[in-house]
Amino acid sequence: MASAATIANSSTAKTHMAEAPMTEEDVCAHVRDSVLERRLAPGTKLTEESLCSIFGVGRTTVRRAFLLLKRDNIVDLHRNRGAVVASPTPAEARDVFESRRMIEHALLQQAASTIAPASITALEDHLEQERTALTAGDVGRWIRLTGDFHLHLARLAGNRVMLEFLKQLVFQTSLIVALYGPSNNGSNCSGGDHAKIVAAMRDGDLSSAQDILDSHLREIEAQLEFNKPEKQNDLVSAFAPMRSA
Amino acid sequence: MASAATIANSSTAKTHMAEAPMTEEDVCAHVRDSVLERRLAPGTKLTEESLCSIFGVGRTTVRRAFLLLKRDNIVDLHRNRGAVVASPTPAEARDVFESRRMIEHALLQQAASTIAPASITALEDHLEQERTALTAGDVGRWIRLTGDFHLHLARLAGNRVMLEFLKQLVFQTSLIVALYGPSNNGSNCSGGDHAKIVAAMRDGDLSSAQDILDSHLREIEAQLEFNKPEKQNDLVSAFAPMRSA
DNA sequence: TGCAGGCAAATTGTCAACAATTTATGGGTA
DNA sequence: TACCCATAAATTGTTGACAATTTGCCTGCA
Repeated sequence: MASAATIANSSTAKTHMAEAPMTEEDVCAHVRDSVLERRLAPGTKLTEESLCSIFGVGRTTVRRAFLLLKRDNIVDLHRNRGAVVASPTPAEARDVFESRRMIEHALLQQAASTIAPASITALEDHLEQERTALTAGDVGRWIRLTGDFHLHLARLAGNRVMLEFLKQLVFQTSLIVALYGPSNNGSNCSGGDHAKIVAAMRDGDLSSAQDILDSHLREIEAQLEFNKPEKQNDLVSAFAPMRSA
Repeated sequence: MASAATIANSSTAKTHMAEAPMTEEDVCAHVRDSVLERRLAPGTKLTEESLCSIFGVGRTTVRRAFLLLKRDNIVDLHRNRGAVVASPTPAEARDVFESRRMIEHALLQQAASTIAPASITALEDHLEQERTALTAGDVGRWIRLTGDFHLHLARLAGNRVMLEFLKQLVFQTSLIVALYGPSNNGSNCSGGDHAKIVAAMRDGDLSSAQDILDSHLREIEAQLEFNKPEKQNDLVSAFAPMRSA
């Protein structure tokens, strides 16, 4: 145990740098990112000691992070039993996808009313990045980008509150797909749908964009199989390839 | 200081009862309720010592509660400066109301698809409770009920995730109205609108219900005045008339 | 072998003392 | 009076030790 491979400040080995200590938000961000890129599987036990040594922070910080992650349904906390990466139930999965359809439908409408040509260009750039990551075989990055696409759409609506809500749902979706997603392939957010949505938005065809987004989400949900075994991950390797917040 | 008037277990003075200690969720619930009923004004400083003695818990618990309340935008935390009841900016207020329109619009549609006669009856019961509280002059209870009405509607949609989101927005709304609401009267959620919504739902007229709900929220938002002084509350009295969670 | 009981190790929960920072107070001077 | 600076008080942040609980392991017995 206690592999002192701290991720924090891994580059500034022992210089005179200020060594800004990680906060609970930083730990949360790392865990969230690991969940998003499927390096942390649902059901994985997260001990305080592990995260302390991995991130080089005290128990207090890890403890606070757990509290916040629980609030976001990313971990489950059981008294005297510690933290476990959450395993959404099929019922919760249904609610998450239904919520995403409602929220993204509404956000698309809002975005369409004030969209600028530059925003369309930015979306097309994002599509290009998705393709690049996919052809390069960087699965983790590709998974992250497909999630970010939906957040990009949401940002166009200019509503911070809704954006935060959708963020939570994207993380939940990652857990759900990790649990119940099709194991044969890794493609659940097919790039084609994303491109079609951007095209519809560029043409000013809101209802088409909404329809495509809706069926896009329904399709992913339909591919879920609610009878699969769980996995377990190694913590250190799961957190290792992390970029700074 | 340190008025040892603990709210927790106020009835079981010193009996042999188990004296279940309050958890951070309990403290959160109390603060949220106080915000909801306008006994805690935005800008009020919440010191750890105060809440410790009021609720009879240790600093650890209060600290955890602060963290969760910050996550919900109910308090602001500044390092070394403690917790303050949040004061949403006009921009945030705009986002909150826009979010409520989006979310409640979608939830109403969802609810309409599977609504049962019994649910309508329950809604009408709620309307009656609102009227009773209003005529009885129990303003705190009435304010809470007007908020609960919207949550009742949301519950009909059967989506826990969206219900939680709306809960957060209702609390935010309470802060916003406390800050910028019309000071001349106390009526911002006029009972008439609520009754009209229920009537439309009973008649199976979804779009009417949606329209009324939409304009209902727009009306409240339009009444906001974004140039008012803040208030400050006494903590003990603010938390005193609390019912158990 | 299979299982119940109990001991030991590991993990989590709690608390109090101490450190760091901010806020309040009280002269002293222009 | 108004302002500034130094000191004191109050509040928040952190750490470590200790308590409570769970978990794994090992023995003993049927």
